[in-house]
Amino acid sequence: MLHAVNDIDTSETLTERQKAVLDAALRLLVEEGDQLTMTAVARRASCSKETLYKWFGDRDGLLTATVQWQASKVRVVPVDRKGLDLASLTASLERFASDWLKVISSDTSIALNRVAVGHAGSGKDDLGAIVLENGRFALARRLKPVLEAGRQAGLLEFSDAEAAFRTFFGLVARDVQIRLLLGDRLELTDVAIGGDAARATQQFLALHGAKTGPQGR
Amino acid sequence: MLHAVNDIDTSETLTERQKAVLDAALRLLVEEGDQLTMTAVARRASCSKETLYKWFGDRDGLLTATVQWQASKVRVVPVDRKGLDLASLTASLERFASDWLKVISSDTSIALNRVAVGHAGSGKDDLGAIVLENGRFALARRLKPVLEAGRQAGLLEFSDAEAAFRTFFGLVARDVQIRLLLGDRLELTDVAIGGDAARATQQFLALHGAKTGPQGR
DNA sequence: GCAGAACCGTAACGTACGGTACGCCTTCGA
DNA sequence: TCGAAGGCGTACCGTACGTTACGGTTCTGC
Repeated sequence: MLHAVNDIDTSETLTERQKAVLDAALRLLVEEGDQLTMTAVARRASCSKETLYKWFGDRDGLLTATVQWQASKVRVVPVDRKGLDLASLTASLERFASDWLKVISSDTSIALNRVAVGHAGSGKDDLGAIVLENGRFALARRLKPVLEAGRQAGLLEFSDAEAAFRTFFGLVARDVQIRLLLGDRLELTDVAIGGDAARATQQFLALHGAKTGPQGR
Repeated sequence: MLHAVNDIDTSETLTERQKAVLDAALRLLVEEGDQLTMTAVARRASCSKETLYKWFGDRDGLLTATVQWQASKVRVVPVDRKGLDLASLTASLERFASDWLKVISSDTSIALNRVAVGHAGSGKDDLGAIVLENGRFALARRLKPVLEAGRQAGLLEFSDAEAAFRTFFGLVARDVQIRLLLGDRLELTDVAIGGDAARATQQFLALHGAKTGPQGR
């Protein structure tokens, strides 16, 4: 029903002014959560409510556009595919883990996920699908080629890339996202994130790393 | 700030009628998400709004009582601590994993987590803390003794029980909860849950199982 | 310069819903 | 039998907010 076309096309067809308005809405969303009002957005963005309605249709349209606008901003650089030895593969995985932890612990991500979760309950729009598509699924799309390359280089062993990804995902995220979404304080400093990324990577390699070296199996 | 006293004391001081009202509210919460109205609850429970306000104070009080009421219902049986060999430890872990997957994929849990996540945004009550306390933290309290017993029996190796628990948690839950909360369909049949529980348990044992057998380290 | 569009600021409208008040019925103890 | 309490149903109030309307101002093409 949902899940259709909301992947990778926004940020075009948006004027600078509209982007500025969406940025204001985004900041407001982070500050106030889902109970932001159209009046507040208009005031913050210094525009009229009439303009908001003309551009975005209604409140849900504004919310959707805001989520898509944020999603379009995090388009990341593709990883360099020169990762052929264990060291660079490890570094890539740690980088992914660290980036992902930074994302899910950011105020913006938490606010966006909160409103998307809330809207998924009374499913009239596809905010949840958008967030999922630009979060978890985008991460899978970017990580899987790395895993496949690692397998072809003889560094990783797995039969199903999707399953391997989900294992990595679980080892990285653990209970962090749900705790943050539920309001648990959980100070994630950069060094803590780095440590977690390294731990998760080592655990993943312990599970799916190829058994090399003299000891055979 | 939160996290104080909302653990393990409800379902006393509630009359049967009040429990019936909370059950009605719970059903409504599952059906309609967070936008349930006091009028709807009153109608569903065949009671007057005045009674709702007398009993629960205000809407947030009703929501809190509903969440606590549901939490009080899932008080589980403690696991038998006879788990001294690898087979019974494995069975216990699989049981935990399977139970947890069943919980987080249930309609009730999804609805409750959704409303708690929504309220954590505009944090005026501690719904998130209650859900967390009766979900993820309750699981940790029940699982850690099993892990410790496994370590003392020489079956597991880890230095930090909390860290070991979080690893297990990540291996079990992976991306399931966030996907469900965001509205992703994700059919979890009983056999799929059983398979996931077994896989997560094997992965956990691969990471933290004691290296026994002839091959030394 | 000027007509028209786009847009800002704000006032106004309609409605949904949280919260309160009140009339009536049932129960129960004296 | 009666009066008080508890509770149901419903009407009512106040307010917040989504949505629309409108007058005034700036921008743009000719």
